[in-house]
This record gives sequence, structure tokens and C-alpha cells, in this order.
Amino acid sequence: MPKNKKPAGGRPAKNFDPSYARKSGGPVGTTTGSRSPGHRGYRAVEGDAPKKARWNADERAARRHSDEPREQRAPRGDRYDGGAGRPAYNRGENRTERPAYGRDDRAPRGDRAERPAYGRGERTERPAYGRGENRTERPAYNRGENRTERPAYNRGENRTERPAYNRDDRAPRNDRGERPAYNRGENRTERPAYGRGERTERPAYNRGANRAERPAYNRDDRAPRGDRAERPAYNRGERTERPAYNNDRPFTRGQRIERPSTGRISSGRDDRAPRRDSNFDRPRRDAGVDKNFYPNRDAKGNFTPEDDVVLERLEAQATLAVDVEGVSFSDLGLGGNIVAALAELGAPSPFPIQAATIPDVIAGKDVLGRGRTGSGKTIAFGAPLVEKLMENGGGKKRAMGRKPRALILAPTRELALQIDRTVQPIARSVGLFTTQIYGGVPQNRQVGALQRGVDIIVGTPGRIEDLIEQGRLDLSEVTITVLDEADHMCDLGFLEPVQRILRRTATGGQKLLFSATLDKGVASLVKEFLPSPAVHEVAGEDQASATIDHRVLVVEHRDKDRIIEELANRNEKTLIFSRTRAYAERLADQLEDAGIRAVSLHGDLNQARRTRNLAQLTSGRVNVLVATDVAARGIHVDDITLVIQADAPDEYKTYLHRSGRTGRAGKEGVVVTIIPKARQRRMTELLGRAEIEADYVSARPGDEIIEELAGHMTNAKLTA
DNA sequence: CGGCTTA
Repeated sequence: MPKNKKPAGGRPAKNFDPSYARKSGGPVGTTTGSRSPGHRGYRAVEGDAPKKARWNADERAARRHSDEPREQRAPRGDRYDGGAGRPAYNRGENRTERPAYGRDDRAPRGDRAERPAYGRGERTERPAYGRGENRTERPAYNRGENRTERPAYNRGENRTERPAYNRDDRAPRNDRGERPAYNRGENRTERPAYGRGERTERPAYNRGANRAERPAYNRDDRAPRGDRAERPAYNRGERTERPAYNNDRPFTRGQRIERPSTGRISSGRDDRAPRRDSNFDRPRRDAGVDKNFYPNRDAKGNFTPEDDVVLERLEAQATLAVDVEGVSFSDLGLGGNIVAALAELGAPSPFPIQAATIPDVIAGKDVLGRGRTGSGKTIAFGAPLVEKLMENGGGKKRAMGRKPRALILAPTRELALQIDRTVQPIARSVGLFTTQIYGGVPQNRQVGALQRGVDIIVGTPGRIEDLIEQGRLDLSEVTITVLDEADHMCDLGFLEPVQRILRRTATGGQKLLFSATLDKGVASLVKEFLPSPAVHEVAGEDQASATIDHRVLVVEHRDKDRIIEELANRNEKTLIFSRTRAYAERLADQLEDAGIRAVSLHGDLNQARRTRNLAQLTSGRVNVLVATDVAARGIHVDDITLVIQADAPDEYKTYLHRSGRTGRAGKEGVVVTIIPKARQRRMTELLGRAEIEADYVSARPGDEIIEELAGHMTNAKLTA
């Protein structure tokens, strides 16, 4: 706490003083906190003031910042005083002052007696679950024999059997003292507020130095093999199938130590997302458990060329650009407020895809829409969706705790965020609320928003399904569902969760599927959910758009990184795609080392870093982003003039989506795909499928062609 | 390979 907030001679505000609880006296009657009413921390009466009633988590979530658009609030860490000045919130002894954070309201008390000691017996055995020094003692993080004792944590049927897990029924507060050490004790005080603003101050959790000290966390070397054999068959099956699991982690320890820090601010190295093995993957390991969150993809490879035909088979109704000339959004059936909001968003009049689909959506039809990337698909579904909700809305509007009536699903968090940035202002213009539901961030705020009541949900499948299972999200009144990047949502790994989610929505609800590429991969969804869809695409706007110059560089493998470096050494925005997270990270590092400011974007970064790195490209703070295919679809960044495919894509659709990051809104762009000689045949086949013509050029570092492609020479020469 | 849930 800043010293200047302490009145001279006073004692620290009790909420902020970790040592307070130890001082037996309690209030001694001197002034404290702010003297001005309305200021945070204001205390009108000292000493005998009644103890402040506390909110439980849900109440707090419902009240917090209710006066500002919730989606625009700063991330947690930036609020209040940034956390750094809040030394002990949620920690140590303070904890005891808090009457059961987030528990009271959850389950009926009655449960308690029935579950006398769930999760406690074990606890004594591992007093500091998963943390600190204990870690080394538990080489097999979260695994091993404990597992068998709690056979179904967080899973299907168990869930229903113990409706009150993680809830009220644990123990009355005073029980606390008896509870061995759950979440308390010395560890707690040592941890400077896990997961909040102070993050950067956190000494070494999951970071460089510590890494080396923690010999066994989550890594290859974490547990002797023998451990595994002893484990009674739980959690084994997949393991054997994935022998290299954890071996191809992007950062092996070796690398880490070699380059402890290059001084890159943005390396992202310190912002790794938590590993996803153990718990995260666990559900799918158990046969017989219905929850199959991310189904394994062993079945992949059933792809046959015949499946991969372009949408024409679905008899798209083509719309010509000329058809929509002079048409306004009002003509299409949108209300005045929405039209005004669209104008504000920079969309004064409809694009063809919008003109094609908006009337059908308002008419209540299911719609399949294919439009070139950057053709305005978000508005094509967002605006009529809001219009529909208005028509059906009636008096429910703004009722506390009303159930959502529209759902927009996207394959990546970044895309969900971006969609919300467009849809939210449209919705707000007519008094409807949106909220984002996606993983990688604390769920409190999202749950709070749901409790206040929202109309439109924008999110990714994982968290949405999670909240459904927690009983915190009810889709039964969702009458309009949108799948953006629909074909990707039908890929293995996404299809099943998406199907489960769609089945949770109102029966007979309207479904809209949009993507830049659509093929028969969507058939299974169409069959089940879109009985007779209207299919739209925009004629003459295929992906081989004239504004993009496609090139293929055939290089020696050893020259590849060097050539990428030369290509990326330019003054305009460049997006580089790699196949793996590790390579994306390595390339970003290499570019930085070469003096080219670059950041990365991939699933090994935590969400904060992902958001920040993408924002750095958007804002122009850096010109180079190295990404996995997380950035391939839907992400819009202005003025990317060069897309480099450091690894060629496997699928023509991926090529189209990646290259769609440039040449947006009619601007020019170059797509350079770097391949080894051996890949030429495959590449040609892929380009044929994508209906793209591209020149092949062999290149070595320093070649003129690289200068050209980087834009250091004139366009005239480039095309010559 | 990548993407997608956890306090």
C-alpha cells in the first residue's frame, strides 16, 4: 500500500493489512481509509462500525461495474490499483475474514451432511495441493494413486451425483481450522496474489529460473516410468499412443537455459498458457464417460478428395455485386437504430453478402453463407440477428437473469472477441446486451454477466459447454445460433462439442452458418440443424481475388529461416504462419534477435499475452506477427501487406483463410509460401484446389526476388 | 500439427 494513503499514526486499513488479523485488538478507533464519502475505502465511523456485510461471488459479479459496458472493462489486473497496491487481498489471514467467498449461494445446505468429507481425506495427505515445494515431491502432477481415489473429478455422471462439488456443502466456516491445509497456510502467504495484477511480480512460477529448479513438473522428466506402470490403468490408454507427448513442447528445458532471456519484451516466453495435459485432457481418457470434450482425433485421415468439393454442390444462390447497388440497410429490413450503428461502424451501405443474407435471416430462414474473407460476414449475420431479437424480444428485455436468445460460436478466442466488437455496438444500439464466453480467462465475470442477463452470447465452444455443465448457462431460449467459420467448426475436434451445444439450443431455432470456405464438411451439421437452408455466396468474389499476388518460393531447408528474415525485414505489416507453436515462437525470437520487432500468437501463450500481441500488430507497435493457424481465420488486422507461409498449409482451405488476412477491403497484398523442393507437387495440387495461380521461384538468401516480395522494389517490377 | 474448459 502506498504510504501516502496511511493517515499519520493510523493503522492500515484492515482489509489490506495481512497482519491485521494477527493483531488481536481489532479496531482501535483511529481514522483510516478515505475521509471523503464515496471514495473507495471510506469509513464513516471508526471502531464500533458494524462489520461490513460481504457479497458472495455472484452478488459481487452482478454488482460490479454495472454502470459501464461490461465487455469494455479493463482486464482484472488493470483495475483497482493494479493489484500491486493490494498486498493481501484474498490471501493468508485475510481469508478468514471473508465469509465463504463464492460459496453461500450455491447449493442448499442440506447437501453438506451427506458428503461429510469429500475431498478432504486426501487433502491431508497432500497439504499443499499442486503448489510450491510440494511439487517436487509429487513428481506426477495430479496423477498417480490419488487419481483412483477420486475417479471422476469434474466428469460426467459424477457431476450429477455430487451436485454440490465446490460448493457450500464443504464445511461451515469455523470448520476451517480443522481442515488440514486446503488452500491455506504458509503457501498462501508466500504467494503474492496468484492470478492477479501482481502477476509480473510473481517470483518464478512457471518461469525460467524456477523451471530448472522444478525438476519434474509436467515435463518429460517428471516421473519415472515405473510410476506409470504402478498406476492402476487409469489414465494410461492414450499415453501409450502418444509416446512423444510432451517431447515436442516448444520450450524444452535445454532451450530455456541456453537463452534465458534475449531481453525481448514480447517474447511471450513468460506468458505461457498452463499446460493442458493432466486434467485438461482427462475426460477423454475414460471410455464410457460421455463427456468427450475434445474428442481425440485418431479418426482423422478419413479425408478423401471427393469430400473436398467447393460449395457449389449445395446450390448456392449467387449474388452479384451489381445486384446490390443502391440498396440500403433499411431496404433490407433493418431498423433505424441498427442502421445508425452500422454507419458508425463504417458500414454505410451493405456489401453483397450482407444484402443477400440479411433479408433471409430476418425472414427466419436458416442460412448458409459463403463470402470472401473481409466481405463483411460479421455484419451479415450480426445485424439481422439483432433485428430478429428486437422483433421477438418483447418485455423480457433487460430483465435480470433473462436467458440468452442468440448464440454466436467461433473457433478461436480472438475471433470471438473480434465478432463481439462488431456485434456489441449493434446490439447496444437497441438496448440488447452481449457477453463473451471463452476460456483462458477467469469465468467470474462471464458468469456475472449471465446472471445480470444478456441477450447475445459470443464465444468459443469449450467455455460455453463448461458453463452449461456447471448449470450457469442455459441455452434453452436461444432461437438464433450462428456458426462463424462454420467449416472449421465442423473439423474433427470441433464438430462434436458444436453439435452438443447446438442441441442445447431451442428446438427449431434458426441456424446461420458462415465461412469464407464451405464444403461438404458442413454436411453433417446442415443435415441435423438446417433442414432447408438458404445458401448464399457472392459471385465473382472467389478467393483468387485479383488484389492478392500469390507466390511460391522454393528454398533449401537450411536457407529457410534466413529467407523469412529477409522477407520480414520491411516497414509494413507482415503476418507469418507456421505450423507449430514452437516454430512460431522460434521465428519470433529469431526475428527479434535480428533486430526486427516481432511478436507471436499461438496457443502456448496465455490469453493476456495473446490479446496483447495481436493488439501490438493491430496498433502498429510491431509490424511482424508470427502465428499458428489460430490467426488463420477471420482475424482482421488492417493493412497486412504480406503473408508469409513459413510452412505450407496442408489444406487448400487453410491456404485461402491464411491468405485472406491480406488484401482485405480491396487492398493489395502478397502471399508468399515457402516450400522445399520436395513439396512442389503437393503445393501445385493444393493451389489447383484453391483455384489460385501462383508463380514458383527458387530462391536463396539475398536474392533479388526476396527484396521484391518484401516490397523494397516497385510494384511494376514485381509484376514484370 | 493446430484450435478448444477449470477455481
